[in-house]
Amino acid sequence: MIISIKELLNSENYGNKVNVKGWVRTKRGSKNVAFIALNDGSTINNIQIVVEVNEQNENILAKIHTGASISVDGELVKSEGKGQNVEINSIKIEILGESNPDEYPLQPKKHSLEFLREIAHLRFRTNTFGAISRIRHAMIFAVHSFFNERGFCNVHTPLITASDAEGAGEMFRVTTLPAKDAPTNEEGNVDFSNDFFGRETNLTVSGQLEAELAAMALSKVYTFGPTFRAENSNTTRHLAEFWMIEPEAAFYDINDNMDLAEDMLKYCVKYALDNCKEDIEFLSKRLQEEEKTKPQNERSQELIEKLNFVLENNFERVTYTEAIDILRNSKPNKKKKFQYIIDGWGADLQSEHERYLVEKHFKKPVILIDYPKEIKSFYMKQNDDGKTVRAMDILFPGIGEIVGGSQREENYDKLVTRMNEMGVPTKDMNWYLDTRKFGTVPHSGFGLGFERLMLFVTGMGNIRDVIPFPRTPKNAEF
RNA sequence: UCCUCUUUAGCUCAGUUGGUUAGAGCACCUGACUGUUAAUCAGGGUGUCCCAGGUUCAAGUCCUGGAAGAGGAGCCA
Repeated sequence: MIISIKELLNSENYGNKVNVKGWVRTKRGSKNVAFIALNDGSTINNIQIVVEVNEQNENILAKIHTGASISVDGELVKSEGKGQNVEINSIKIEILGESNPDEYPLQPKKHSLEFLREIAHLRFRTNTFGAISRIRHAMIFAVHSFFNERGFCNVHTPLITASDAEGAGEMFRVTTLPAKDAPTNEEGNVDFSNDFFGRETNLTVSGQLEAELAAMALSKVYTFGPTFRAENSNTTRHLAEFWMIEPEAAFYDINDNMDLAEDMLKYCVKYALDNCKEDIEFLSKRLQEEEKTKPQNERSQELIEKLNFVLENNFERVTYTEAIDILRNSKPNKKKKFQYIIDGWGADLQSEHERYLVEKHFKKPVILIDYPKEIKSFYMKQNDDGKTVRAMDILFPGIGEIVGGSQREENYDKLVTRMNEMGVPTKDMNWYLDTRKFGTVPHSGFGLGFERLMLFVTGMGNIRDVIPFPRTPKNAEF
């Protein structure tokens, strides 16, 4: 039976004979005794292997370097040194895989995140990415657990789609047609009738529309899957391939929707604090060392404090119109410090405005509702004022928009009118419109970018560092 | 896509007004040390100065173009 290092470190069965396997982080030594810090990814902590140097193991020890994999039979003992409670006195040590120190790029020291991105196949082996990977797993689990506890049914929506009506962004085409000399029709356009699906298909930008179909029977559903956007976005908050959580619930109005989103975010944050303590503490320390280089006033809140703060405070719910008033009367607006000055109603809010509301004015997460209909999607429920729709965006400090959602327009005629106004082709969308034709009900939903949640929980600054193999413009390695 | 910055050893970076043979710390190798905690101490320099042109007696340094990376903006989750 293989015992993980996590279990061994929590064990007090001193004197037990154990076998431990893992990867060497560091080896230190003198003439007579060597110390190996061994990690197997089960925890951020290493177990110390103590090796008495003798003629039999001298050669083996010489081949053990950072990155090598070894198997150790030994005795679990109380540590004689400081820094750890438990360690293993090696009896027999076996090299599973050597690691040439001249070629292995990871050293027992800090590397820049940019460098580690270039060696994403090895960065799992660092403390930082080990911690992030374990937290990512915990967050995936927490999401499913949250919805399961509330009676939501997980639905797998398609990744390949022929619908392009979502309007959420540029799409990646899926085709088996040759890239060179693709067949064309009479108008000179690519003829997709001979393509695999007999029509033009793309990777999905959202599972929302299909989730709505399911919600019209199962009441409460959610999707949690990959999403693809071919936008040429080069920021710390965007990926071309990311994972999105999209609940959709029948009979939920915008307030139920906001409650759901806020509960969910808090549930996940609490789950992380309760279950990933050591990893979060490590990331917090790492972050604070990085912050030391910044001037005092630019330093951000300590990670655990920041997470607790979100748990303990209700998100501020503000209408778009109120937000515009606040911004119009704000100091940076009056002193023309904003790059985009707010002078009237109707403009979309820029990042600087969102940041002002969250970080300066309310100093906590903000939910903005009732946006002008012109700047939002066709499927959002229109308010009685004729100007606004029941949209909600949740804004988080340092991240911006983490959730975007709305109550959906359930009235067939209003929806069709709005689609026509916005140039959304209704003829390809009969399957969607049928939900409003047969037994339509008020319903709501939202989209949560999983990696943005990860950014918040880990405190990392770049979205490319919270997903194992980031896909961004000009980068699809590994 | 736009704006700004960056690119020098395996990694992090220094390199002055253009001027000998391009430097430091860490990693690595060798040696010392009976318990170390990213061990310590002594010795050893490993290079397509991102690429292609240009200016110049002379370019890591200046100019033009390109590539890659980062930060910000837009788009959004």
